[in-house]
Amino acid sequence: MGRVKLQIKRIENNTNRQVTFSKRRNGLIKKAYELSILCDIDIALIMFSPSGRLSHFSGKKRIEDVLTRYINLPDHDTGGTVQNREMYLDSQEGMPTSFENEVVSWLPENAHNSNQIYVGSDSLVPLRDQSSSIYDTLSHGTSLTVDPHGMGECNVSSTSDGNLQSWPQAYTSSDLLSAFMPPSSFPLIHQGMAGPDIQSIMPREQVETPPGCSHVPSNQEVASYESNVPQLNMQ
Amino acid sequence: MGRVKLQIKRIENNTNRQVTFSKRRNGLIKKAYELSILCDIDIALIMFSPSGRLSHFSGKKRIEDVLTRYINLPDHDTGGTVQNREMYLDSQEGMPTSFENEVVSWLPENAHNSNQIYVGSDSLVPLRDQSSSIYDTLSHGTSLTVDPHGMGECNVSSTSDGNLQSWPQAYTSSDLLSAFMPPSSFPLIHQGMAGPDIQSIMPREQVETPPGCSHVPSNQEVASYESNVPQLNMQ
DNA sequence: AACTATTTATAAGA
DNA sequence: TTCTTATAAATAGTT
Repeated sequence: MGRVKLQIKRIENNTNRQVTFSKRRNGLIKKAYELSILCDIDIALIMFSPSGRLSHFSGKKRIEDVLTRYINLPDHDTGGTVQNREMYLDSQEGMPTSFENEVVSWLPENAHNSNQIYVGSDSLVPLRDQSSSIYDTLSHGTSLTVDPHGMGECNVSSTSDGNLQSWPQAYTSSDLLSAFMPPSSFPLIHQGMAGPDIQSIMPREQVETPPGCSHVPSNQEVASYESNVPQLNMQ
Repeated sequence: MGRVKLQIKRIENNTNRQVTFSKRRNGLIKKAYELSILCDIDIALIMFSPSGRLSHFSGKKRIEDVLTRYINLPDHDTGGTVQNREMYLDSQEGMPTSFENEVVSWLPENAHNSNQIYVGSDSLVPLRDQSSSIYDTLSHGTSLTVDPHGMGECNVSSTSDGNLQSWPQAYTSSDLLSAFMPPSSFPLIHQGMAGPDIQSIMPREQVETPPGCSHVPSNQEVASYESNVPQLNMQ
């Protein structure tokens, strides 16, 4: 999608890699958003920019809730390491692992993990699933909840990715971790975080000041950090 | 992207919703794959189909590793619930939370969670980060590791989503959970899983039998489960 | 940050 | 469901 057909391989130029990341990250988040709405599903997207910044997205449910649902899935294998993952298939006779024949030709030359597990309907995840409150307090970076059209809450947040600027924020993953183990069982590393970015993720109407999102800091001037999405004209 | 401009709102027709999910899920995974390669980043994508099946993707690193990196991030707030998430922003003066002004007009009317946190470079995540071995044994559903062009390992796996068929597999999330807490601390629910799907996620060359992926079950006949990706002509 | 030429992703339809 | 086709979108290279 561009002037030329880009080969899917690591972009060596640091600047270009970062620029491409910014563009595609926004596109990916948009796609994730649309999918979550169109199909009314739970989705969680986590990615670390080339500079190490975290970007994540989730639909109506918070990412922690989706991860919880994922973690609490009934089917998890206790295989070996990544390098030995293939063995899982071997040990699973009768399992339709034949993706090969259908293949899409994309995914030229790299690692790819894709999985799908039937979790039944929605009641199959008993433990701290979707509406779990265990992780309600965990959030990475900035975030804001908006309810554009009253459909549901819209959480948009992002941190600067292009210009690395540290922010006075310092959250801890203790909340999330505590959900999986006794509090303070693991040492937590704290680090400063960056600013917002994917504002573009909001409905056009919400652009300036999301209706349903009241707590939008007015320090938007700082927004110059990474408004990658160049005015996408959506729906 | 289609004959008509689709409004981003829940598709009420169950069949259409499932079909759209299948198509867009593949597209989203492809995009995630490309981003992971082009920008050489860690990425994790988790989604539950309308029928409740899990689909997930991650690049070179296993999804568990990415989640671990995410969980071990230095910046996590210990705020309140999702509904109160906005307060985080308020309590974070000087933080560039101004996504509003840049906004992309997409994300018409729904929930959206996007975040980015500066994690420094790559060494900022001390605990079981990327190459962690703690979660090496955890995997949802089927998965296969392929190394198309020797660049890196490619993990492709998916389960049926369109036709719900239970598979004799039954993994447990004990591995992942054990990483966060003492083993067996949480009750685990086990459930049968489905078949493959996103085979399309493999490099064209890998379509039939991924070179680097040796353990690909030959019961590909079953593959008819969900080859959604209609022969994408990729890179 | 914006602007186009192209490449992609897909909504419908077959 | 699987493939095809007309269009809407995404985005690489520029400016």
